[in-house]
Amino acid sequence: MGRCCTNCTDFLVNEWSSLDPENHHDLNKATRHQRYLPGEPVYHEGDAADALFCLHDGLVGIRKLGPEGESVLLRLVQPGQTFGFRALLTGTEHRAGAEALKPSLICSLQAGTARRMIDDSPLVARRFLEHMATDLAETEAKVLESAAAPARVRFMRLMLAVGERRSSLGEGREVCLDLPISRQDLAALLGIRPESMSRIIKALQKEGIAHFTGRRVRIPFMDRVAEEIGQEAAV
Amino acid sequence: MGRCCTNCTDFLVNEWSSLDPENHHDLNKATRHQRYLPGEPVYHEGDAADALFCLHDGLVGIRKLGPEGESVLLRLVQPGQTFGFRALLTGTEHRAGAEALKPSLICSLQAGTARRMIDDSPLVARRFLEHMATDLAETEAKVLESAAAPARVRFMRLMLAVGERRSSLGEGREVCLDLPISRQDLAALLGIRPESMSRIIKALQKEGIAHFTGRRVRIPFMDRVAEEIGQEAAV
DNA sequence: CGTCTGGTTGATCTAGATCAACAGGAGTGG
DNA sequence: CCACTCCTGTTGATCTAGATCAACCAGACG
Repeated sequence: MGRCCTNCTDFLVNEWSSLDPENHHDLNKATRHQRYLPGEPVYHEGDAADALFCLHDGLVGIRKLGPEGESVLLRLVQPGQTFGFRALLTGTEHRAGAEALKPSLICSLQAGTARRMIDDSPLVARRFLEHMATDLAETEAKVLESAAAPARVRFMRLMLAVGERRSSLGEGREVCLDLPISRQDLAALLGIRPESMSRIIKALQKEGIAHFTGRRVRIPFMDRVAEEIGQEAAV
Repeated sequence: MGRCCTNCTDFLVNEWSSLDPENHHDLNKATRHQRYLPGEPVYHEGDAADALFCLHDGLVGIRKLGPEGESVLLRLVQPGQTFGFRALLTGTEHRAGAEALKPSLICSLQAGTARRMIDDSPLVARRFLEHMATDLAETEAKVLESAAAPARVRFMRLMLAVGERRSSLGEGREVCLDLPISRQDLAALLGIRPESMSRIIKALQKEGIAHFTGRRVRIPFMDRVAEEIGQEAAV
């Protein structure tokens, strides 16, 4: 029950903890837990892949620099997910950067050790493969829904996915949450322009579906939102 | 130098041929090569994942049934690529079907053997991981470019990618090729409606960039196409 | 012969892009 | 302190790629 990944919450449990006990010592040495504040980078685009990361708690964003030197937020990492493994596996440098969006606790494992573990333990490799298969499926699913659903409902889904819940009273009514990211990052995640983001927010505001003050959102009638995102998914 | 995957052309070389020689016999027994005609299914959506497939030659399409029961072409498998591994790894049933689009030669490996190979040989597992990492990267890249480039240039890229080259005279001039798939499938691949597909083709026709007769395409000035798809990629 | 499926065209509509302006900080420097 | 610029966001006007709705044609096929 050390401080290491033996007790991580989600995927890590499956992937890293399937080691024989005698390897735990080794693992502990190669492992580090670190806290990051919002905005703090975990690694930069172009860095060498010298470690494997797992998010325990918080929220991490994967960014890439656009052709005009502007950074766009590509995707989010939720707690329990492993990240930074692609560059590590292909042996290339990171093709995107990672940065904390909420205060985060991140566990990192040295690249050499990670590779050795994969090569030594078929079980670990197997778990990893399953993990990546799932990742791949998710990505493809995202593509599909992104093509199908309009930006408006995608935004609502995003809100609920990343919003830090602040209070939720009663059953299905009045929810209040904090969005941990800027408007332009929201826009980038949805694949739309900041102006469009602005308009969508304004529309939701006017229709009384959600009230925005800065990064805080108040949703008077959660069921209305639920209905809209559900219905569109069915179609 | 048997008839098996020891001599496959592309990925297979890396993934399956890294076995010790004594395993070759085993591998040969669990392996089958089979030819498929265009339209012939390799497996269906919902089937159990009882094998791993590799496309030697030809073209394979991955289809999924839409909510209205209509099948949409999701993505293509090019020669040298392994497919059907996601369901196999996750142990679930196939979430999409596969069918030959061109006459194809496909090699299949029984699920049990595949799993055993992965579990027994870290090297094989490793290669597989790298393969999936690449796949994942490709998928993500596709998402990006799909958002950026208009359907018209995506279509031109697609043409060149899947078109069976029939003749190409001189340097960069007059290319003639056959599209192995129907208009609606083209549309589905591009994420647009058949009507829009039709209009795009008509436009290209009118501008003299390409001439379509059935599934045959004649491109008088290849450099014009190259320029358009290149330029958009840069922006 | 009718029906069906795949493809093409036309008319119209709309989500979102684009271009342009502007307002509120947050620095920064005088 | 004010003037300056930079950066994020918000609005308005307009444009456009592609969707939608509808009609139609040609071949396939009972």
